[in-house]
Parts: sequence; C-alpha cells; structure tokens
Amino acid sequence: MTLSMVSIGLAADGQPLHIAISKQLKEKIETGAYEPGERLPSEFDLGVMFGVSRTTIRKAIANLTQQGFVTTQRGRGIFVTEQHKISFSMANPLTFFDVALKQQGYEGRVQSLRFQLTQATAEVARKLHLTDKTAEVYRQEKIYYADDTPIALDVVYYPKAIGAALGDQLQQGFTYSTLVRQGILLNAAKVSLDSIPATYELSEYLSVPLGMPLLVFNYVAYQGTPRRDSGGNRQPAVCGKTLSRSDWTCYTAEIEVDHPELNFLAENS
Amino acid sequence: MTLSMVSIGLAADGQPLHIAISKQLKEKIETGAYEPGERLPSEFDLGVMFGVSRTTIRKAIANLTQQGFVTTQRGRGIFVTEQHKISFSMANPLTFFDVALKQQGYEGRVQSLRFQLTQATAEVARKLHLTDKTAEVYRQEKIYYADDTPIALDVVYYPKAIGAALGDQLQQGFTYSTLVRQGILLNAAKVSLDSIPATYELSEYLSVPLGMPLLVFNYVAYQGTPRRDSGGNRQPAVCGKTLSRSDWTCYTAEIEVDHPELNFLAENS
DNA sequence: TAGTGGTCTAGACCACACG
DNA sequence: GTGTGGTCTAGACCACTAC
Repeated sequence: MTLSMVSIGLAADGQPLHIAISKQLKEKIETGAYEPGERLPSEFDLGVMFGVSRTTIRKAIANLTQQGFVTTQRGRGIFVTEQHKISFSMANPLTFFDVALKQQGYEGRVQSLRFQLTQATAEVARKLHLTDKTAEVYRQEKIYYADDTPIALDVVYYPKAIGAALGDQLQQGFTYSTLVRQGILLNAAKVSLDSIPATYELSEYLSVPLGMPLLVFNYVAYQGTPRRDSGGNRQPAVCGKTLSRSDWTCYTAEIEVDHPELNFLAENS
Repeated sequence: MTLSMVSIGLAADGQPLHIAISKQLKEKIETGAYEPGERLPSEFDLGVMFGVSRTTIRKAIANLTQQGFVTTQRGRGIFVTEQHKISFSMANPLTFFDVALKQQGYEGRVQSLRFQLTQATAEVARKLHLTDKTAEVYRQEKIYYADDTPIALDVVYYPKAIGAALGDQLQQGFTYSTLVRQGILLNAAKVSLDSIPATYELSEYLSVPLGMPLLVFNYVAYQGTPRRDSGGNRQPAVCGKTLSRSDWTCYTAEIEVDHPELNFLAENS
C-alpha cells in the first residue's frame, strides 16, 4: 500500500514522497488551482487524497511553508500565501527603512522592545572604535512592521553619548531618520549581507516558521568626513544588525567601477 | 515516561521538546564538549540519552543541521561542522569570485553544467535590453567550488553574440574574469540580494540539507559608458543569479552618501 | 462539540558505510 | 553482517478555532 502509491502519478524517480507531494501542491498553487488566501484541504484529507500518512503530508507542507507558498494556522487550516516583496536600497539613502516602506505603499511602524545601557561586547567595541574595553553602550532591540506584519528585527548599538542624548526619540522612530533629524549626518557605512535560518525565538518575534531564511544586514555607520584612502577622521555613530524576513524583503544596489584591478587580472591569467 | 522527562533538566516553559534538545546539543558544541569534526552519538543513542523517540531527536538534529552546526552522513553518523566563511565584495571588483576565493586562501574551481542557446524569457529579455521578443540567448549553469566544496550555483545569460564568440572560454572559467580578459569591460551593474530555502534540486547540487538558506545574488552587468542620469548608452553584457550557500558566503559593501535626500526627510518629519 | 494544526511515540523498511 | 541516517506509517494527546 505504501510505496506502490508512487506509481499513481507521483514522480517515479528517487525523490522522497513528501518532495513529490510538495511539488504537486506547489504547482496547483502556481497555476491558480489554489488561489491566494484560499484554504487547502486539512492534513488528514490531504493524506487520504495522496494515500500517505499525515506525517508525510506534514513534511510536504513544512517545505511549502518554508518556501513561502502557504502559511499554517492552528485550529484553522493551511492557507495559500499572498506574495509581497519590499526592496531596500543599500546605498541611497542609507537604509531609511521608513522611507522605503512608504515609497512602496506600506505603512511603516516600529516597536521598541528594549533600550538599555550594557557593557559593549568585543565586537561592538571594535566596530564603534571604543578604546576603553569596559565602555558601555546603549543596546536597542526593535521590530519593524509593514502594515502590521512584522518584517524585521533590528539590534542596534549606540555610543553612550548618543544614546543618552537621544534615547527618547530613538525609542519611537526609525534609527537613521531619527539620527538625521537630530543633526547627526551619516555619510558612510560598512555593511555585509548574510542569511540564517530563523531560530525558535526569532520565529516567534517575526511570526515565521522555524528555519525560514532571514536576511542579516550588518552595518556600521559613520559620521564625519571620510577619506577615500580608508584613513580619515570619520567616527562610528551606530552599528548593529537587521534581521529581516526573506519573504518580504530584499536589498538592491547599483554599482559603478573604474577597473583599477584590470592589470592584476591580466597578470594572473 | 514521555512528557515527564521535561523535568529532568530540559526547559520547563512552553517550547517544544525538540527545540530544548536542540539547544542543549548546540551549547555542547559551542562550549567544545563536542569538537569540530567529532561524531555525535547515534540518533538511537541520543533518543535514549534524552528519553525521547528517534523522531524527536531527528527534529532536533534537523534544526542544528539547518543552522550549520552539524552535518549528517547516511551510514556514518552526525558530525560537528567546521566553520568557514568567504566574503565577497559587492563592488570592487565587480564580483570576481575567483579573485575573492584566492585572496582568502581557497582554491576556486568552476564546473560548467550546461551551456546552450535558448529562447530568452521575458525577464531576461528585459534585463539584457533585447527588443526582439523571440531573441535567443546563451544560458549557462555552473557550480563554484572552494577547495572541492560546492558553494554556489550560477545561472548566467549572455546575449547571443557574446555567447557565440566566447563559448569555449566561458565554459572553463569564472564569468567576470573571462569577460574582462576578452576585452569586455564591465563597469556598472544593478544587483539585488535575497534569500531562499534550498529546494530539493538545489540541495543536491550544493550538498546542503533541504531548506538551508541560500543567498540569491541577482545581477545585470553593463559595458560601455554609463550616465548618472540613468539614461546613457550603456549596454547589458550579462545577467543572471548566483545562489550561494549561506554557511560559506556573505556579501560586503562600503557605502558613501552625499545626502541630497536630507531635505526630503526634513519635509516629512 | 467537532475539526484543525502542533507535538510526540513506537515501530518498520530502506540505502549506505564500514569492517 | 552490523550500525547508521533517511523515509514512512499508524496512532495518540494537546491547544486552538469555530460553530
């Protein structure tokens, strides 16, 4: 009864049953047989339909959930997701989350979870150019919403002076906009982009399933006059990381190069 | 026997058993109780140790696998992962994968999977500025290796002229280096970064577990003289996407801004 | 009360690695 | 052959939603 079911229309190659089922359901969603917002049959019914156990159905659904095709709601059912995607420019302006949200038709909102003075970790001290190893910094955790959907968790570190002076404003608004409005010009940044699966805690903060990919935007932003030769007297004003839902966000950039490295390449060809 | 085991040291709060077990194992790995490369007890033995079923252990291990702490090998066991991370600059030079690899001590290698003439999709035609809707392009799929570990799958599209002229070279080397060496200067690009969970096929190409986060680097690279006003006569020479393992790769950039948008912000405050 | 998804169990068979 | 992880089953209890 079990593996013989593979022959009734599922793929006959080596792929697992739950993968084959996942693909069938995915195709039904993409062709519109199941429309956005629509409820799928229950796990039990799907099991009957495909002739497999509920466990196998659950693995297939977990796959679709992680790819963003469906969302599950306990006690209610499995629903086809409506797609969204908000793009954030990496350079221009310097990560004004709120501006980007508004431009793309969403209402941006911030919920500050924590704002407190703590001792800087070694990494934060290095990024903020703190020579005192026991220096304190302000650590802020906040969640960004787009139309009531949590899309990102921001963990920000401020030097003590900035955090103390702007604590109230920082707890209410978006980081960059607040700093700029208070006269702190951020004109340079070092950033890196990465991706991790949502841990259990993150999955609860951002209302995503365990393991959903999150984009990790690490940044150190500087004020002052930067120098091209990477020296200069610029001064870090803030650093942190933004963990954003990959089903809602992406980062864009436009690049222009002069190609001083052409010689290098030619030499190593 | 089952849920009462929660009291023997596992978290007593609302989190699932497999999460609590996952955290315990993660801590043992991070503190060095299990060292990199070391084999963990078998799933059966772990089940006995924690007093849970094998299914629950498997969920815990799946979580650790996805976070990159362990890798599983059928018939051999569960092994603690040794960490790697290769960073790629987004701007300077323009994604010379091979150069970045070499600079960070890895031997870069390319395996070309496919290289064939196909009809351009609407998206590719738009990106390559093809006015003819039935135009053909060369489509290449290749895998990037760092010291024999597959770290990225690149899907590249070339205009017919470039692909036909450079087919042989393109099939052997890295895209950008090959183009530059053939006199095609790429001095501008539009890129975007995204993340998706590995599908079944991708997980096989890149030797990662199903659902592992992959970084998606979308790019359109231009040759010619670009104009600041986004017009100009620059010409797309290549477009595509690089899907890279997030446990091995990250993207970095340095940003400088002039802040012409300050006025805009002040107006909307 | 009935139905749903979330969690967990106990047991089975398979493919693969190793001795 | 023995042990391993990969897959799948059948059944249970729970928390939650809706009627």
